[in-house]
Amino acid sequence: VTSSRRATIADVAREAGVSVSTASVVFSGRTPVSDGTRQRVVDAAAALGYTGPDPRAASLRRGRSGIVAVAMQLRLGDAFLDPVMRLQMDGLTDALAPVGSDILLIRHQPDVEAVEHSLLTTPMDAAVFMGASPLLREAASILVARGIPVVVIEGDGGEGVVEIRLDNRDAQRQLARHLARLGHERVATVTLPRFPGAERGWLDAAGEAGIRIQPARERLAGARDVFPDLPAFAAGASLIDEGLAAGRALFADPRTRPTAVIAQSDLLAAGVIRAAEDAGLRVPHDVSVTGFDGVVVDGLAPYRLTTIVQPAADKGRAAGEAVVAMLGGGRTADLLLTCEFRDGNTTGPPTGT
Amino acid sequence: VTSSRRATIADVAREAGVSVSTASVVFSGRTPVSDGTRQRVVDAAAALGYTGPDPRAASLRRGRSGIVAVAMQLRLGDAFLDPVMRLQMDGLTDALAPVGSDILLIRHQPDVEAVEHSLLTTPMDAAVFMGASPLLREAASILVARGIPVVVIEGDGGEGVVEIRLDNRDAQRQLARHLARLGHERVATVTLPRFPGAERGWLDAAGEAGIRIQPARERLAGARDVFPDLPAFAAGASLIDEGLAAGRALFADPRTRPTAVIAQSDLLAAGVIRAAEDAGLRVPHDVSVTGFDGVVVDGLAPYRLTTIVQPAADKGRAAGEAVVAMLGGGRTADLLLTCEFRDGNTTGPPTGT
DNA sequence: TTGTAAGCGTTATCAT
DNA sequence: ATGATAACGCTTACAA
Repeated sequence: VTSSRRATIADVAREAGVSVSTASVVFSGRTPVSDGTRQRVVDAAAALGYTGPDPRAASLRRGRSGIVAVAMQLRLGDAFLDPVMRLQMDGLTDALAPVGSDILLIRHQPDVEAVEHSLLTTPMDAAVFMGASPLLREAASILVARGIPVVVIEGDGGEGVVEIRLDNRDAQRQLARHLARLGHERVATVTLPRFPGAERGWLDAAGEAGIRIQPARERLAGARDVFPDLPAFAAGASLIDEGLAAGRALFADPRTRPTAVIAQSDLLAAGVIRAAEDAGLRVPHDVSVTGFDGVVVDGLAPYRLTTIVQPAADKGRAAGEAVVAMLGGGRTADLLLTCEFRDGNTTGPPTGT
Repeated sequence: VTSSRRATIADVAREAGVSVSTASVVFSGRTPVSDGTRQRVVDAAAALGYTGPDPRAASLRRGRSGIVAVAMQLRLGDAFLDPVMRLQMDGLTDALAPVGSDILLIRHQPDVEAVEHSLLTTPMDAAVFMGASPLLREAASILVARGIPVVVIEGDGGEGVVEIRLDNRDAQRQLARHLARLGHERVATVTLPRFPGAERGWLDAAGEAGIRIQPARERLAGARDVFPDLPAFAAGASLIDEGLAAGRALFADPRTRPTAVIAQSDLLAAGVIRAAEDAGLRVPHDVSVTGFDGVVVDGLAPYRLTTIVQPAADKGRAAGEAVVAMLGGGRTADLLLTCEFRDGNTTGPPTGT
């Protein structure tokens, strides 16, 4: 049997001498079929080189593609450099496993248009935004209008979007209080980037107003709750090297250097600690450093960061569960997850230098 | 206009008083349309809450979904822990960007069946296997039979599958020769896992026969080309901690300890170096260590690994380019990429201890 | 520039 | 247990 076009289920049915619907049912297994019939269909399929239903046609008919899109801010390699992101993805895949959905990564932002195009053009059953920028709200609202469930993790959703949030502000405030109780007054903070790809540098009022990353904004607010005037240096990414660069800036002038540094991520904190060491400062004797995330930072020993442990995998899992629930027709409420303080050996009372 | 079902392009066409094809063309922009007509269609769409063509229907009709599936061996979070994997993904996305395809991650292996199901059920235009195990060859061949381009990076493809390979054996042999020239005779190797999730431990003949990861097999062969009897310890993953554990095993007995260790990845090498330090051995004075990959390993300073630099991003890019070419109807040949030796300060002549 | 018409390959419903 | 039939929503020759 040589034909130019690929065999379809209709061909198989004809070859097997059954109806199309029967052949279909053999492959989907959604209805009992007699053994004899099944065998004839299977044989016919083998003879024709038919390897099963075309997913495109099936998804049109079913109205489901088994695809959940994940949109993130950075290019893949950079995004996955972040341990928190990796944990979130793991949580998400875990939650999605029961329904068998796969994850489609919406390509990083060359420009917003490309992302929107993907978002509106991909056959997805649901979408998860990891830290959606306001720029993508329009795309999100279109998805919602189409009846596609949208969940956003730590980002500004919109009407009809389920939000998974973290108590960033409270958590950061806790850490700041810890420093205040220890007696620190000259405290500075190293923030996450203001937006993906932003340059690092000191934040002035205008810069702060332009912070488009929700966790950065909220954590800064939490630190300010305790130290209203604390200077903020924005890193260019959540990386050890960026923390190092930020630390150099903070420790540049011995007379104004802070006695404590609040870093918005553990990776940044690790970099700040290194900068301190490079500047001849001991941690925590000369300078205290706090992190955020509670992840394992390679090579940080013998330090154990005083930090905030966030339930990163749970955020992803919650997003996945929300998706599953909505796909099942249920409604889902926003969710607020909470962090936990963890004391380490990188903070201590200030020494009157 | 309140209707229970979502508006389709037919509704829009009717409302705008044009034919369906005209309405379609307004959205796809593949044919000139007069301004007046376009406006009427756009208005009608707005009035009906129509937000553009359904991707499922479009992909059935077009025969393209804009999706390239990537199958990998580990769960996402673990896979992306590997810098080489991250670089590969970046190269792949770069190469795919021009055609606008997005990447779908086939969910990690709970069991092979689930992976196969995803592979056969997802509306993909092409598939890229990152290190395909023999287990997935059947799925690959079905995809090929369906006319879907399949590319495998450092794995055992099959008929009709394009392979992107690395000169692992040559490269590893180069490093081994380097050690031989320095005068080493008691050399051991730390290999990548035999298969995803394998336990770490010494490799006996049976164990070696069961190596299902192509790079592990080839690099071991390369080392054996120079040191036929070298003992091999398989790590449980390509991680610093695993290298550390392996190193402990290697350095356990002072009388039999090797004077040089060939690690199959930089991460493993970093761990081995740490184990050496813990055992009171100086690198390279007491023991030489070589890596593989040529990636930046955080916290390895002041060491600069003597290693092999592999073109990781290029592997991904090559895979992407192969996909694009095949999608464009072209044929593509297998590709062999080559590595480059890089001398560092972690190898030196053995000291007659 | 616009319209006509013929599918794309399935699956779900409802009979039989 | 099996079959007939009607969608699913869109795109693209081709014709007008």
